[in-house]
Amino acid sequence: MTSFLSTFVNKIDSKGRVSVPAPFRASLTTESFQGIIAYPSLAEPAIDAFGLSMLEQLNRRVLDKNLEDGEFEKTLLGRPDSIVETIMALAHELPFDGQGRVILPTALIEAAGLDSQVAFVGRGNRFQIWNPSKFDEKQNEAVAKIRENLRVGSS
Amino acid sequence: MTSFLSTFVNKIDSKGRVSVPAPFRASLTTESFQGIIAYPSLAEPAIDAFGLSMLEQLNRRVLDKNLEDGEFEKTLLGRPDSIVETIMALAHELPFDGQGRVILPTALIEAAGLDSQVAFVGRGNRFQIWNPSKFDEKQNEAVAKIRENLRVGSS
DNA sequence: TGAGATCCCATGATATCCCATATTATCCCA
DNA sequence: TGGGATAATATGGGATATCATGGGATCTCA
Repeated sequence: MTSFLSTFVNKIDSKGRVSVPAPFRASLTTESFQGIIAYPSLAEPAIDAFGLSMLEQLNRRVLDKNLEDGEFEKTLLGRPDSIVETIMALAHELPFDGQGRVILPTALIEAAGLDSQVAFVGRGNRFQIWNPSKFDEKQNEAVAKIRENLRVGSS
Repeated sequence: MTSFLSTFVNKIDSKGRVSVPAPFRASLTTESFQGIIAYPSLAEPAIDAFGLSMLEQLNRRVLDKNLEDGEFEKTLLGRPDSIVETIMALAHELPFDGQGRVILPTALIEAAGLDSQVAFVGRGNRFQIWNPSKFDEKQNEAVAKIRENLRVGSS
């Protein structure tokens, strides 16, 4: 089971390259495609990413579901608003170079509001790429919310 | 069933290394990853920790639930405020060295207010890492509270 | 031919490995 | 049961490998 853990902050160099953290790369060594699939998050100012096999798994699910429902027409016709199909169009295949770096396309850099530093954020099945300061805010809010729930729940 | 018992106090050396108590390591020998998963407690000034299998269990639960619900879109979109995802970002994979030590990242040291000495506290399914003096306070309070409740309840 | 991408090598910082040692706990036999 | 022998554990420090990063050279494709 691939699993992305922890948060790592790396630099984007003058050529637009950024090292994918070694532990994340280690989770992807068994992938047939040596690199990452990345697309702008539809929920947050961040980039969502994972290995190719996760993408294939999701695609297979869509196909299976359509076939189960006897609606295999959908496989050909699609639904314009389908989340999976929308994301397929937004996604980029980013290969590792010899040192385990990727080049982030400008579309992704803009979507996440990235600067010279980027935070790689483990989310278990996938990971995200954030502007570090934006992520700090987000994380602080999330932690505060969880703490609030803990206090209410335990009283 | 892995089980963590008792409290042990060890030193952090000049390289930031600290020995995980042998009895705790013994509870983790069956783990595929030889080390611990650690993240700042969301409820207390301490570090929460356990073996990788516990984390994978959490992770699998999230993915399975999304897929069962036919909501594999959630795997793509994420749920930003989910507790599990927040913990994934905060968690660190800390491998044992040849002597059964781990290196505590500065983020965890600060979160728990650690000094030169740390207390490993068994909590059954997981364990915690505390500043020994803070843990003493906490423990005294907890014991006092339980005794108080017992007196009230029995009168 | 020119811009961007890829490959290759270099480097400093950090983490990892390996060996050594003191202290404590355990064993074993008288 | 006592006490010396033995093993396990926590700790320390030098050597080595890995990682993130930088930059020159080569390649590719329009």
